Amino acid sequence: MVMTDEQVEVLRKQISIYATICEQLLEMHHALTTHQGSIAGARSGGNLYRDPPVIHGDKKFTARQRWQPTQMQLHILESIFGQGNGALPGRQKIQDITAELSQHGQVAETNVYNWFQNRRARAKRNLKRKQAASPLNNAESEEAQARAQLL
Amino acid sequence: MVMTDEQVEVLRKQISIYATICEQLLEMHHALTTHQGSIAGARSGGNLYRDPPVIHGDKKFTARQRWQPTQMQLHILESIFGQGNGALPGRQKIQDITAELSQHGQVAETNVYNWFQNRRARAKRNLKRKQAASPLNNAESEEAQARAQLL
DNA sequence: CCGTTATGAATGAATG
DNA sequence: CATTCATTCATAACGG
Repeated sequence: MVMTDEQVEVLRKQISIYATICEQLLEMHHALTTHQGSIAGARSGGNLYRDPPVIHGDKKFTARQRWQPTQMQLHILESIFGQGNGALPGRQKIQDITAELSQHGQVAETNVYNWFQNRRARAKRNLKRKQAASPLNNAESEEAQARAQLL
Repeated sequence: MVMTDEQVEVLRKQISIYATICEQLLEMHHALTTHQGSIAGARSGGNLYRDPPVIHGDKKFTARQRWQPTQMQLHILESIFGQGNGALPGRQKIQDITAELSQHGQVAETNVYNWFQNRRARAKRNLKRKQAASPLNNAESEEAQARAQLL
């Protein structure tokens, strides 16, 4: 059997659409079954937390805000990160840092937590990036692949 | 470009998985008409572009290595989690659940086990998700606060 | 405007 | 269980 790239692409798109349709059906279903708090119509058909799939008739709900560290906060964060030499702050430490950052703008512990997580991960990845594109292919996966899932 | 039989097989699987999901949706509908099954409020934190078709132009057709629960599976898991009131299922229970989930896509016991572990841990830690006790900055837009119950 | 980049957030899996 | 890591998604910022 032979397929051209275009054909494969079409298939791929069809599958994507299929996925979208299924999800929307699911959400519609939820909306119908969770009939109870129907007053909350403000939610207007489902979950707002992510992009309305393909059929976005209204972009009003796409607006999602997210924490934006101020310069000052960032400075403090970087400073702490540097001092700790990229160390992982514990629960208590997180609270302290959050408290300090609060003096320079709104911030939640979650934000701080996430920030350190990402900061760390990216510092590491950047380092790897400098190691050039190692030819490791997918051979590095050892037995972790043993239970690899197809989907 | 030529697709190997293996590649075609993967594609076929994907399609069949979505077909299954649709079937399940139908079943759910049917079940709901006789069962006043209370499906726990889904959280749908999942990502939209679920497993963007496993297609990879090359021979490097390695599917993703990380399990990605389908909407249906997630739905079931959340439901069970809710019913058990957050309790961790035992070995036997895990197997049962895995079996059920298998009808909606590939899944291993390990996945289920991990899922419950994580779900529980994160429900507990729950770094202020419930309520925007501390609404993030911006005093201007109120409706933008719609992101309240994202989990 | 539109594509790219940087990064907050979510989450499966691994480790102690 | 508690923590940590790794990967991925979504999007604010930015350059053209």
